[in-house]
Amino acid sequence: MFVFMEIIEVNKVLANQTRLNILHWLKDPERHFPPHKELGHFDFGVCAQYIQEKSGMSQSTISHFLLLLQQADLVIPTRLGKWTYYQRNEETISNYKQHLARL
Amino acid sequence: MFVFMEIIEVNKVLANQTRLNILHWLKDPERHFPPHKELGHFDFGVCAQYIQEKSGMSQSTISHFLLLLQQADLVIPTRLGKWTYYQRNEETISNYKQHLARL
DNA sequence: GAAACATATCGATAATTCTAGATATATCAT
DNA sequence: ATGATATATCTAGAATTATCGATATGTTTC
Repeated sequence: MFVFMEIIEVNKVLANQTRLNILHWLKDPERHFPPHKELGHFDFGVCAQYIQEKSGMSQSTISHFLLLLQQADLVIPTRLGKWTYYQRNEETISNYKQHLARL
Repeated sequence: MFVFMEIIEVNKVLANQTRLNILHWLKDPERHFPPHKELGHFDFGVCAQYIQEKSGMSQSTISHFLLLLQQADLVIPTRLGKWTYYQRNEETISNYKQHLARL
């Protein structure tokens, strides 16, 4: 029954269109974002700015959304210089799916 | 991307502890509820009263929750006399899981 | 048809979530 | 140090959700 609490927490986070989109976009950065000028790769995911621009929402909102995703352990942030890159946490996502599968 | 809207709709409904519990309880009525005195079976699911009593929440709240579950197509209501029985809609639930699996 | 019962709907308040603008912080370049 | 840039945090109002009590509706029984 503890597992349920995790499901609820994730469901709350993923009950929002933009946050669900973000998680989806991060699955295939090459497809959804321009290349990182400095890094040249997406090994740490995508920088917050690109996510914000693609979403069309305000910077503060996206920063907040990324925090929510992070608190639910759905994404892993990596700070490099002034940029913060976000990548999916496949382990949590996979656990979530497995738990839901038993519903 | 339309599929996402369905996921969001279901996630909203299942971001609530009680509603998630209800769906879980309905998976195995024998385990979670006393037998129906009149019917003697759970072929149509479980009557709203039993669900309400088990949940510990008010009658109006549970009636409302059951409506939300119904609107998301997660349960199927059957009215028999003064009772309304609710059973899981396994098709929708299965679809939901499959869609999420692609996330 | 009146009483009893199960469920549904209405109305209202409290709590939470959504979202943005303003501001703060951290980092880089000059 | 200063200015520019990326991100984070604070504050706040609007919108939505959670939940209940009261009332209405539908059904059965007498």
